[in-house]
Amino acid sequence: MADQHPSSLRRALALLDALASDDAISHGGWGVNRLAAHEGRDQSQVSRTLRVFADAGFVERDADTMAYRIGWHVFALAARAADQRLIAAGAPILRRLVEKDLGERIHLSVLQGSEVLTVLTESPPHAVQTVAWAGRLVPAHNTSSGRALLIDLERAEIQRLFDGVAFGDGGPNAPRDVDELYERILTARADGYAVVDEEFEPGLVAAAAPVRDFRGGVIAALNVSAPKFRLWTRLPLAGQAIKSAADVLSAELGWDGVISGDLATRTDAGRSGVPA
Amino acid sequence: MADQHPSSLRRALALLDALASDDAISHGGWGVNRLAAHEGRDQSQVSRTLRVFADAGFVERDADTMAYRIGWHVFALAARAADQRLIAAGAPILRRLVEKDLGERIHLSVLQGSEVLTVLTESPPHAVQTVAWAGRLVPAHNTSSGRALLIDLERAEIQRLFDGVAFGDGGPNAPRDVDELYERILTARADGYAVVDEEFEPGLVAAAAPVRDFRGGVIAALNVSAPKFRLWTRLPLAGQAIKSAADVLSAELGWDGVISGDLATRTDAGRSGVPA
DNA sequence: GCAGATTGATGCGTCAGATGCAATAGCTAT
DNA sequence: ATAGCTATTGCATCTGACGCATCAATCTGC
Repeated sequence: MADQHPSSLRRALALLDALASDDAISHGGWGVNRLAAHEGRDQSQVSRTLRVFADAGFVERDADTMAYRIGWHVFALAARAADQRLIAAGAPILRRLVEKDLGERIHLSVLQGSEVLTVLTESPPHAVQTVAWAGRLVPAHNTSSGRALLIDLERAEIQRLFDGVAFGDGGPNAPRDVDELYERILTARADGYAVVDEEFEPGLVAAAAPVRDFRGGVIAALNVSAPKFRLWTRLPLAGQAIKSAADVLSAELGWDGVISGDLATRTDAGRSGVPA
Repeated sequence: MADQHPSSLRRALALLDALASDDAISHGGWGVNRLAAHEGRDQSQVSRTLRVFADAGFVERDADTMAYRIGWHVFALAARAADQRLIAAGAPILRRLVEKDLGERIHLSVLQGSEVLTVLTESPPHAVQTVAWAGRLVPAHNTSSGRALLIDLERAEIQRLFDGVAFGDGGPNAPRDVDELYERILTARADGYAVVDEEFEPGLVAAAAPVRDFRGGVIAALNVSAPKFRLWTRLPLAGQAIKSAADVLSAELGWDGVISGDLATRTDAGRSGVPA
């Protein structure tokens, strides 16, 4: 029962999302008309809303094409959005992993609802075309990162988190329901790292381990993913490497190695305000 | 200037700014009341507005303290738009450098493996033979751009990156091995900009400085290169000019000047165990 | 234990302001 | 010149943002 008023604010924020879509970015930004069409709104209102955004620096306008794009203010906020320590401490660890240990693409991600947001990526030098994963959302149920981020949750919490989420798509081995997902989470919990084998995409395997902060809660996940033919045989080894790297990162964030029990249990809070 | 509508959207955005203030961040976020007081608004409306922001992921709420802080969604927007903005914000800066400051050819480049890819070029009007550098790859070890792009890396990382790369070709002063390269990177790190003197090509000198995004990592390099007879004497000055221009560009990408996320007060709240 | 203070959420009447239509104006192509 | 595209703006309508008041839930101090 979350859905409340459309709320003009909500509609305005949707414009920002639209400007950050692949399509908009690859076109060098979108004009008022295109945005209005995309959002199903009237040009006039989009024009006025964007002017407010522009005055505030949240969007900027290309002088030539009149196209709007994300502005400096969003970047300034972003610098203060994330736990900057996570980013700062994570970057060198990613590099070390890709260079010394694994030679495959490494990601650092956080949980966003029932999805996983990639925050930092590091690719091997010889990587061909680097798909920009940073800022992308992928499902949590069929990715190793997601599995690692959910590693502390109990069945009921998983159930609640994935309530209304379709498990359909993904690779051939993706979990079909919450039960299967929870079973695999238990496996990950036992191993200390999560592994997926063609769950997200055919031919793709990956391993991930949770990163904890000083309170012991999981705040991020470190993961490696690569084509099955290249990584499959050494995937357990890669899992161990990812796990130790994640532990190092956790230690840098002040984790003392003890999961303080009661933590990581609250969910909710974001949706319906107050549990009735 | 046109009208100055208060505009509920404007007021809402001000809340985000308030949450991004040093004070709010050092307190691990702000509660509804505090925010309302800070903005001079009614608690009720702040509460409602923040719920919309929270539903959209633009802010997150600490489950324990009920404090709001900027959410990962903002980070995602910035991450997806970063490349676009690098080009958009970079172009005028290149132009300004050529026209007002240096009068020599300016490049903006990114790292691609152990090579440097030029993505943007601006030449002075009097440039005779304009080689189309955009899209070209040059080695990273004997160019100022490369040096700037590698400025954060440690020796071991350099070693690994250049494993199997021949250092042979280039100008007379090119580094012969990783040790020499790292030595010069250290110099660049101390100065804040990199300088090469006939390393890439005989008779060619250049200076470059790193460009960082909102995550603090180096994502590009700004550089100037010219014949030695024309630039050599003012190369340190050019280096400084390049460095300040690069810092301006970094600022437009949200860089707040902190490399090692050592924010004044430890962000106490960290992340909540599980965002809803 | 209770009372007072402080927190955030919500019901409701009011009116600011977001909305949609239509008109305007600038631009490019034909 | 027209046609087709663009974005902005005037204006009447009515949504939804607003502030006040209330209420629940923690925290305080005693």
